[in-house]
Amino acid sequence: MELTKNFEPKTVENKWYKHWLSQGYFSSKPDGRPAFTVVIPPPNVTGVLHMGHTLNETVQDILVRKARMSGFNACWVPGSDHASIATEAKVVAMIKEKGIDKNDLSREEFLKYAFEWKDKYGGIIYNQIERLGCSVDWNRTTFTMDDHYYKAVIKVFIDLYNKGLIYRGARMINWDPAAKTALSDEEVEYKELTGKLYHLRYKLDTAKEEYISIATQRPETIMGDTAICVNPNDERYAHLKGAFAFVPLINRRIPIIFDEYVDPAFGTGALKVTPAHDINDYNLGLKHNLEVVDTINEDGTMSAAAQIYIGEDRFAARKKIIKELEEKGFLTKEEEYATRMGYSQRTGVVVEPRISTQWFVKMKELATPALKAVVDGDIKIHPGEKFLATYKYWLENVKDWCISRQLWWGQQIPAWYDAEGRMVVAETAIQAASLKLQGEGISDPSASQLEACSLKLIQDADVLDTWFSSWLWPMEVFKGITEPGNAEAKYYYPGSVLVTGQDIIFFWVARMVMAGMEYEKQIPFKDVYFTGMVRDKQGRKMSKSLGNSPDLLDLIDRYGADAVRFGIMVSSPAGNDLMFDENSLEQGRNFNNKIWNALKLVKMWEQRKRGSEGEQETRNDFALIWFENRLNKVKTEVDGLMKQFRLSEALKTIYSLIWDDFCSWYLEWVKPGFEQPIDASVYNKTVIYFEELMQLLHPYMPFVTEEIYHLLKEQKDDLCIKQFAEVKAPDQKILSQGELLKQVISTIRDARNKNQLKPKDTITLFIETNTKESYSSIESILSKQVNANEISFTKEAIANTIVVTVEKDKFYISAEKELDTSTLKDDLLKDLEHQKGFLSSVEKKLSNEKFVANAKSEVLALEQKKKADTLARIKTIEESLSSIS
RNA sequence: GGGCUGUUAGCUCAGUUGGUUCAGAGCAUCACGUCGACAACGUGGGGGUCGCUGGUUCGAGCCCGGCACAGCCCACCA
Repeated sequence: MELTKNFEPKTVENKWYKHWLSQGYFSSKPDGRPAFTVVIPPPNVTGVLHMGHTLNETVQDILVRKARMSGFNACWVPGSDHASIATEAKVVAMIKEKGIDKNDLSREEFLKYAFEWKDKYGGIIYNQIERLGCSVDWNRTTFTMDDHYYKAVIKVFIDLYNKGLIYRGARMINWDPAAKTALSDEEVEYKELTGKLYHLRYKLDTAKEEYISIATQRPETIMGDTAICVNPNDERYAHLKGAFAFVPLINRRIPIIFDEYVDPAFGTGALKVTPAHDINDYNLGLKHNLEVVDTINEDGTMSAAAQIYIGEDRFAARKKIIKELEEKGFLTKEEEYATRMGYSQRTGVVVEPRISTQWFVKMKELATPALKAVVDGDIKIHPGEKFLATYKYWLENVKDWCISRQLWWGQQIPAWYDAEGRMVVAETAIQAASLKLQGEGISDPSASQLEACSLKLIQDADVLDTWFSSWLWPMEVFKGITEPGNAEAKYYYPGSVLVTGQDIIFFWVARMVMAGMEYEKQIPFKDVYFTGMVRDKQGRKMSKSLGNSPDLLDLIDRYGADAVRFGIMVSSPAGNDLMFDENSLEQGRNFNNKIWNALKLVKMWEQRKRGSEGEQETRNDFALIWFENRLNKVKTEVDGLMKQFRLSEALKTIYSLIWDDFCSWYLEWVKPGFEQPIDASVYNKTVIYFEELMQLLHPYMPFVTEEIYHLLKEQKDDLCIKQFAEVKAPDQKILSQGELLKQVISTIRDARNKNQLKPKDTITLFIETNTKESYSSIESILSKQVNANEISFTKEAIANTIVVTVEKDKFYISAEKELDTSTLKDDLLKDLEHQKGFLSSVEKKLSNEKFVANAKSEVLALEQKKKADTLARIKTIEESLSSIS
């Protein structure tokens, strides 16, 4: 069969993915093997995978494939998240384009659109996961709004409510005026910026024309002022006890109050108190029993209570109010001010602190076991300690979690209200009615009574925060909540490793631990691997708005999935941000081709096999033995690195093994001459090594490796599930001999290069050595690699040759060409100087009494050996120099 | 304001308990090369005072203190 010039990923990828699926390699059922469970961080159902996902999924696939090939029953559960706010926003925008206003739709009608939308676009991410080669168990695909999942969320809500861990109440929360819903604290992102501080003077209600000045960033909220607060120790305002002032523009009369909270040194030392629109003011208001005047509507416009600029947007109103205040002489000063503002994570608008009745989870009690699990080391966070402190701090200072959202897309809160506003929490209206009747003393109501009662109940309109469903993910994907203790949940839970972005450590990771500890009394996963943020070349975060996030499918089309996986992994040290550069994808593509070309070379030999399996020729023995040992050494290294989640380094190690050791050295060493035959034993070993290399690389680059595995020879199995064999310990002596051989070859090549010897020019090589026997096994390789037509051994210098030294041995290169020995001499002199410097540093150490007294014996012995070796080497170099001149 | 992390070659990063001259890898760069796998390549080379500064030690890229710069997280000072 004719092999193409370069590796062509497209057809290969599709072919193998289909094959793996048809063989059921990715689908997992509990059995006698240990489970290796990974649950995918479910991406937004209507989103697309960005580079951050690509990194995440690749890492997971590498771990899962490696486990699958190492005796584990690997189970990787895919799925998606309904992402309530994000998705609802998209659906609202979509129907708006059709000319439909969400407000004109019933809840049911809206949800119909939402599900249609989900069915239409929900497949995109699954397709991307597939194209990337992810070995997920598609039979287990879970969506956070699946029926069982929905039930699980409701069940947990009711349970926590009954345990007193969920409550409903009016609190100051973060309000998103664009989405018109409450947000949790975690959904607010703060940005530093330069704002303006306005100094306003309020007229005092005293006999004289007197004013008190305050400073504010938000003049549009003055209509909600219900007090002015000063520090009781501030002498400037001591005379104002019991005094009142008038709010500018609307002339509301408000009291001057006194509280230590106010910093006399800041601004004017007087603070306007607006309990409805600032968390601090709210707390002050509670303490001093102040009136709350809410001047902003849920959509961010001024309310009727504001009295002026009613219906205008808060920011437009601000401008106008500033102008009016200025015209009327209330604005006394304007200054620049460094501040930070909260933005909604989803809609990007400035968040409005707002008092509102919402549902909350009490976090303190849930946080304690979750904290312990990590502090005790039951859950290990990678990399290292970097995120441990963050995790700890958050849990130690955790605040209650606002879980209600004023949306329709999500799990509707199972609370039911009667006409009087009395509330019952239950899964269905009937159950709610039953509870309500029980409360009224009717313990055994008739069906019709229940029915009648239930019809009068109205369910809470709000849905739950998306993360209130996501935190059950590791359990409910195996129905661990809806069918507690079922066989699958027992087998697969807790998961092995969670791979996710560090940005959702609070949103998701910490809460999953809480839920796991609460409902399984067990951690949800043993290891957490945090990937870094993917940035562009300039170090900017990849985002849609910047348009700097490449399209994954486009990248796969252009470079191939393996190359994309390679590119993102090779530049991705654990936990560090990675600068995404297509350059590294190119490197991946080149790597594919390199392997492909090695395959072509080996296939060329297939027809030229000579002899039978048992027959051996001494010529290439060393290459075979050396590579086998080299392979064993790297396998051990890679295993160690992967256990520590140092995946990038493991990949680099494999890369170098294949490119350098296998292609550049080994294949050259065993390569037969032009149109010469190759020993069958050498050929067969080479194929085996190649297979093992492909196996080692397979978790990282599944497609190209599987393809080559099958092209190498007829196979009975697939690489995808081929189990790793036990690794043998490498022979250190063989390895060092290999290193020596490489060094000799490089040194001689360098000398050839410097003397302008063309590759075609043959040389005669004379070796002066005390260990002639060590060359017997590598002589033929050496002569081939340096293009020597003859190698002989000598006991003295050979005149008119190029001389180089490696360790204690000297090599005389004789060529037909006229030689220029000056550069060679320079090199030797440089080396000599270098060796002498080294010698003096070693001698200095050895003559230092304290070193001799304190250093460990092996260190001392090493230094002595160094000294002896260096002396010998200096002698060799000096002799070489004298033979030149 | 509190906390965390980083600073090593032009770029992106390794550097395991301090001990070979330990200063590394990949990419980029330069020279030479189209020889029957591979120019998406081969062979070879050049390139860094390990942010600065004190200290501990026989010995520091690595340990400790201080400083500078960068990034991230957290925090109710208008």
